[in-house]
Amino acid sequence: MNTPRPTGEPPTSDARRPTIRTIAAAAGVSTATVSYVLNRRDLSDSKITITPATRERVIAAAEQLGYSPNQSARGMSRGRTDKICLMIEDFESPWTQAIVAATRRAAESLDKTSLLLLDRDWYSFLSRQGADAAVIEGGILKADDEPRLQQLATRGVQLILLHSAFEPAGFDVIRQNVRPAVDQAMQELASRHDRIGLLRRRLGSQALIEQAYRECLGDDQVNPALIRDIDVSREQAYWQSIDLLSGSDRPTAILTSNDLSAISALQAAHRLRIDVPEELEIIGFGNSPEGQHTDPPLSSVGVESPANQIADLLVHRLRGDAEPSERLHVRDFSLYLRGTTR
Amino acid sequence: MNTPRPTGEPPTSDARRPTIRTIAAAAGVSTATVSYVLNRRDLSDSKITITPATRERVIAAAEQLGYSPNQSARGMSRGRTDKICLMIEDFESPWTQAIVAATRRAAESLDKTSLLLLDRDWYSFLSRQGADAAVIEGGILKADDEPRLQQLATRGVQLILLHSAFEPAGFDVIRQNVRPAVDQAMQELASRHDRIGLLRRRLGSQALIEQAYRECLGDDQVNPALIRDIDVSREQAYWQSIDLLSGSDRPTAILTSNDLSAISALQAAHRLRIDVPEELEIIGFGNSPEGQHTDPPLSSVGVESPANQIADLLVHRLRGDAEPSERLHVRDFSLYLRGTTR
DNA sequence: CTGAAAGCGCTTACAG
DNA sequence: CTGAAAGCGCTTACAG
Repeated sequence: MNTPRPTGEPPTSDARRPTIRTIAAAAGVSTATVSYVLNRRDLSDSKITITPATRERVIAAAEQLGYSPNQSARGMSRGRTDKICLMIEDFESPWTQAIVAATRRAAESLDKTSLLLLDRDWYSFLSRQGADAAVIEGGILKADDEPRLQQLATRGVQLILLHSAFEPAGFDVIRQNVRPAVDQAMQELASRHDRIGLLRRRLGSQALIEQAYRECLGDDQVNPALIRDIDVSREQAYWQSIDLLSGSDRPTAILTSNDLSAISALQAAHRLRIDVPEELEIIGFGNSPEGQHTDPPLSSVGVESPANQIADLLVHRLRGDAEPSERLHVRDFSLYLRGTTR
Repeated sequence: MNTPRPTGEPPTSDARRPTIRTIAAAAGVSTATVSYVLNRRDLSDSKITITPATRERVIAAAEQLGYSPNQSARGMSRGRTDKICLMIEDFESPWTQAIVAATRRAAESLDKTSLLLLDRDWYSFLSRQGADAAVIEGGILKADDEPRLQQLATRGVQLILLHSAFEPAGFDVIRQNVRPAVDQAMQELASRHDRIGLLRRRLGSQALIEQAYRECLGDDQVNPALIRDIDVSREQAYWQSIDLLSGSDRPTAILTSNDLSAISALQAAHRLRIDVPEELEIIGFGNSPEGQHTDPPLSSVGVESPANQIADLLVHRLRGDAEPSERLHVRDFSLYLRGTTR
């Protein structure tokens, strides 16, 4: 027996949602026939033949009763959830926007639904609710998560990680080769400037910026007064920039951990009437679309279109293509010099 | 029979994910006992008693095998999905960020998972995949969606709509009473200015801004040269503002359809060395957090904390409280005068 | 104190 | 050409 719900529960006392059985009864056929018709299996599988009249009746009944299949039940018998899930750390970054768009595109072309997990417990979600595939941003993973990832992979979840350290193990890893381009950016600035500011964030790959900064200058040459910590918010970065640029011994160049803060720095410079790039050069990180439309356009370290690769990979993996047999995908970052550098 | 998957499918050939039966076998008990222990039913329901030793054995087995319950199966027998879903139109708006945060908070306190739907087919998702509750932003609804909403509501999905027109019908509607405050903003500007610019967006409640603008001025007084269309992107709004503010007959005040574009307008003014508020007053819409940290802080029409109400309502509805028996929730917008007005 | 069994709503191999 | 039946992995009333 089932129907009795635990007391105090939300009234899932549905106005009896129609099931495949309701449809079968209404159309005067078996549930198998309904399933075949609704999944078009009679059209694709020559072993199954349904008369057009029966088809019609089933379709009409389904329509009339407002039937839609219960995906939980479907998933259970097919072993597939038709969900693609995205797990990211920072909702605001343009990087993220691109990944969201790519995931959605891929899902649509595969006729699956795409979701963004809001809470942070990606493992619990994937192992309980399930998904056909998941794209996971490195920031939310910890070093000891690898067994969990492997487990999900062996259980059939197609996993794409954006991560700098994990090795592929049944899942794909997209690794960004960031350092050479950041080093190049830093050398570019160091060749012309003594006082180089740093807007620093210590999250994920953004931490590499600080490393490059320190290594290029040499640890003893690093002036803490030129370093500011930033977080997700634009305002915070703006005020940090105002602060950094207000002193008489202000930096004449700034390297930042992301484009968002670079844009804030640019706005701060405008506000303080500091000419960019003549009195201040700025290099961001991420090569985001928004940075290409600032005034002047932002110089930045990044890649051209970060997300297409993800979309393509998703589609291949979910179609079961053998194609990219390699599971590790390294992408080299480049330095894009635009208007905020000379 | 089940196991055979359709050919060409992703290898859901899981490394045999452990089921409740695996655990039962390992612990030498029945599946019922496993279910009771794992759901703590033996602790809450006095009719069910399990010996501590049995408990231990079950828990140990579950842990050791890395068991996690299949939510599809769970949902099917319990008639609950433990998912709260958010469906929004515009990812970038600060409004949205607040709603996301509120939904996540509510879900956490209810021990449910919270998701954001990326594709736009909310109805298909809710009727197929199911959810215990959904928050739907008005922008994605069409006028003829009402029967769908009712249907979902009668099937037990707790629905919270942010919408200006729908009447509650088994679901909650949060309605924003926007016009009085926008009218007030417009009168404020009109009392001091002849040339008032409009950054216009025609989406959802943002369209009300233009209505207020036109009605206050009178249709014959509207100068199309002072109106610019904006979209989601900050850059676009920035360039539109530069354009609007560059002529010699530029406006001396601007009303905008959202805070994002107001901030862009402010940046454009900085760039063009136009003093705000002395040479240009700006009023935004949304009263977003970011606007309160600009330089000077943005005057805006909106509400204090848009999202708490949503979170509270979600919690009440999902706990089955009778409490807010009223299904229509009207919130009055206010005009917040800050630094971008005199 | 514990287990066998029915049921949630689907899919599909197989037998008519 | 169509249907009865098993199975997906859970939950739970009920009988021991």
